[in-house]
Amino acid sequence: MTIQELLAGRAAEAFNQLFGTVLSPSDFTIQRTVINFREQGDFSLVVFPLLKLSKKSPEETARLMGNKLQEITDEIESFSVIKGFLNLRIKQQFWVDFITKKYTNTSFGLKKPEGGKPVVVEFSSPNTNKPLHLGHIRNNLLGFSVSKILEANGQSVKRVNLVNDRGIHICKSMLAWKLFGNNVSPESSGKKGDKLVGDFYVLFDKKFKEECGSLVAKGLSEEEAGNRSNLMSEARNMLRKWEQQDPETRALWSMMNQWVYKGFEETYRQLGIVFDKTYYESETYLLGKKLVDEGLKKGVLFRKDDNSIWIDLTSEGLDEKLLLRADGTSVYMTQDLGTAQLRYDEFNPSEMIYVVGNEQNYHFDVLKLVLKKLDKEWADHIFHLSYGMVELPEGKMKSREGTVVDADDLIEEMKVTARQMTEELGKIDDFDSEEAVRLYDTVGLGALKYFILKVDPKKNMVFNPSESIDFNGNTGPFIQYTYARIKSVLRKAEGQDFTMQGSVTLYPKEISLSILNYMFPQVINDAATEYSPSVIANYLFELAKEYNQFYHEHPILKEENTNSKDYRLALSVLTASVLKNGMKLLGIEVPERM
RNA sequence: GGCCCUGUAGUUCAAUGGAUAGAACGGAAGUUUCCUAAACUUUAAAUAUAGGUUCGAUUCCUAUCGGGGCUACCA
Repeated sequence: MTIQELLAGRAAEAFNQLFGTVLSPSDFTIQRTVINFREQGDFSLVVFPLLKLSKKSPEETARLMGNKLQEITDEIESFSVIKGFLNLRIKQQFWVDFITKKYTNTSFGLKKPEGGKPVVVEFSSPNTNKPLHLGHIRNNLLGFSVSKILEANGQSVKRVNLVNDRGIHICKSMLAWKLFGNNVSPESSGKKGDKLVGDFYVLFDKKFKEECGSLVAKGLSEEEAGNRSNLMSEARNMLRKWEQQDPETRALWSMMNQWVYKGFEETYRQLGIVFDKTYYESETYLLGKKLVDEGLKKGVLFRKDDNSIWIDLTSEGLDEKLLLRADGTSVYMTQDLGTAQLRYDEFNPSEMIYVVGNEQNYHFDVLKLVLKKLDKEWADHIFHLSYGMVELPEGKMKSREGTVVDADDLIEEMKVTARQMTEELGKIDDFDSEEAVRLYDTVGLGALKYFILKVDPKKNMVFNPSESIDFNGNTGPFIQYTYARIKSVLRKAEGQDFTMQGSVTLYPKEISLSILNYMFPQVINDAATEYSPSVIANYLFELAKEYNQFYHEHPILKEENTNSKDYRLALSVLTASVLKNGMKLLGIEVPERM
């Protein structure tokens, strides 16, 4: 239980005794006293919402509550009333006891998964025709971090990936390889598999444009040129062959996809991401037709004259939506319906989270509505974790202009920057080379991950590589650095066998640092309900900053009073533990020294 | 056109309907060398506009104006 929950419970009790009305603790807003009134108290109860029931003025209500609380509890030192705010000062002994109890617990704030119904988190979902880029990085980091946060709340989680490995776009790169590839492979070219395939996709586009250009020069319109293009019709032909299970086409498809997977695997490894299960659209794209039949029988769907099947969502403010083409083949929506059902049957989840970019908001609105109309009660437990685009300081990434930032290149660049900065300062001259490389990885990736995760997912954001790796400011390296520094302090204090003593006189600063005691579990909780790692990221920064201030005012190793030194060391242990656990929830490592 | 998201210091980000809108980077001034990439203190600087609901609005509602996205028998 957090201190806030405890106080809310006490407040409910006090209110009941005073006014004879039974309210639940959640009816009481207990907040951290705002900084300017910290002299008045540690926590504040907002009494405005209670006035209708108390039938007294704000001041009077607050005063009565304050008296009653002090009477019936033993946590409160004193209180003051300012307008409708009842400021409560918590007894110092309470803090000390609280910290004493917690500081040896290194998994502070985290729970073990309890089993029960899992939450399925789908993320990443790449196409096999091009390598991962900066946008995918945001997706992967969000999905992975959200899954970690849910686990820290005791939730069991299934991480799933749905690979888009079929379709006309895949055929384009296959065709380009067949026509212009000269049997090149990742081994023979030394290129990463996903890059190689991506290059052929680009090559197809280039050749296709050339062909169209020459057709237009002969007097065709652009649309006609597109339709008359040999390349495009060959690609379509290839897709048909693929669907007819043509062995040669399938073999080529399979070979090139394997190249890509090997490349993806490497990128995932770099990012520290793993999945419990990977689905392939080639295996799931025919699903969903059963659901369409079901819908037809129920009269939820209708058939047009050309035999295509639709759902009418105009009464919900959306459009009519196609679910099956006239020739009976399915579309994206159809297979997503099927995949959702498959996943539901397979995991019996309490919730299904889809980490997908916000350009698909409409798609997911429709998906949920259709499922609801099919009487799938679990449609309400589908959550689209929608996130915004990542832009660069120079502007938007555009594949046409070649400004797409490749994931691997970016990761490499971050590591190189970390190395350069470290070498310039000569901070780790005593590290062996293996240790040093590990540090560069940790810092480079930490910078990247933190910078992306600290932003509210639904907002578009600007990623600035050089700013992200700054060792000052709201950055990953700053937090890593703070952690390493605490560890260094603790190493030097080792052998002194410190313990917490109740007699310590606390300084206001130290009390404010100790907010971590009630806030960390709360923060994880909030982050889980909002599916937002940014909550945790920003909290960790606040904590690290506060520790630095604290350290500046109370240089621990120079402290001569044993009691207060012990207290501060214990606080350092606790802070380090929260920083480490918190960063873990973001998928970020912290170095023991740097 | 319709639908969805979004608009906060110069910039990048915060703020369950609560007190005087917080930080960081950058700018200006100063203190210090404490363990580690310096730190600390002070300072200037923002809620797009107009209404509404409320004891109280950055937050909720309406309109207007900006930015982004969706509006495929592509996935």
